[in-house]
Amino acid sequence: MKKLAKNFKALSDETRLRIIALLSYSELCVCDLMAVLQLPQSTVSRHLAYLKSVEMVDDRREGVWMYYRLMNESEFGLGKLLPALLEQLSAVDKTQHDLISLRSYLKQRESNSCT
Amino acid sequence: MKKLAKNFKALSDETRLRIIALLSYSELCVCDLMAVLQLPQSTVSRHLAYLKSVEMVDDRREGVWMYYRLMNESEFGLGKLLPALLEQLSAVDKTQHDLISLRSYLKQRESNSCT
DNA sequence: GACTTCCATCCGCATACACGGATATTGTAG
DNA sequence: CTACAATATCCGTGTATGCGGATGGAAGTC
Repeated sequence: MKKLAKNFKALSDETRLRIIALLSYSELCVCDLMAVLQLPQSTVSRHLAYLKSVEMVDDRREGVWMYYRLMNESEFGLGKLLPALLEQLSAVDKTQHDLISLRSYLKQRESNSCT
Repeated sequence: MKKLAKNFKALSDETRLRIIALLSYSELCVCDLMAVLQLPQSTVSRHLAYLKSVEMVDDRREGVWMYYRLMNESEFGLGKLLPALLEQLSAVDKTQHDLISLRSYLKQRESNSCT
């Protein structure tokens, strides 16, 4: 029960919800999220660590970059809640706005580097 | 999005999760919950106020008693998440234990008063 | 009105956690 | 080994919130 409460606490922060929505679109590294969310690196990194601790995201190192991805439904910390969560998230304006920023950012990234 | 985060915060507390599980079984008044959860009145009342503020429960006065009930899925603060939430809750030992306490308490209450 | 019961709210205290700059770590390139 | 980029973690600070005793309000009984 405590674990269940902690899992919900992970969803009780707006920044983390935004991160989840973005990761549901694509695997991303920290600097990607910094750029789209317009937040300092320590903030993004901390939230990602929290989400990883409750098994909602997983990471993978590729050189200097750490790529984060959303767990799939069977692994996800809150199991069957994931689809309903993503549905609720997608109904929010801010989510749509973030996704637009993400797509435009990814297009630009194709030519330039992360820096 | 902020509202969504606040709704999840309502679920990020163990006591509130226990209350939700109990209310999914039956409408209850504050003194019922105090007895089953073994918690002081101010604590129970405060959590109920929180759950009401995010439209997860509703109340109804009957004389001196305030009866609380769980919102149904269409009204519930997190909408379609409710069934999945109750399913996850019912899988927890503590929930089952609380429900047993509740049933035995309700049986006793049939003869005695709330006090 | 006086008294009781049930409940909501107030209060001070303690803890959790979000923030973001600063520092440490890890990996790559030269 | 040095230098740099990407990331993780440390740190002090401020705010949110849980706690539970104490107080006050609402409804019933006499």
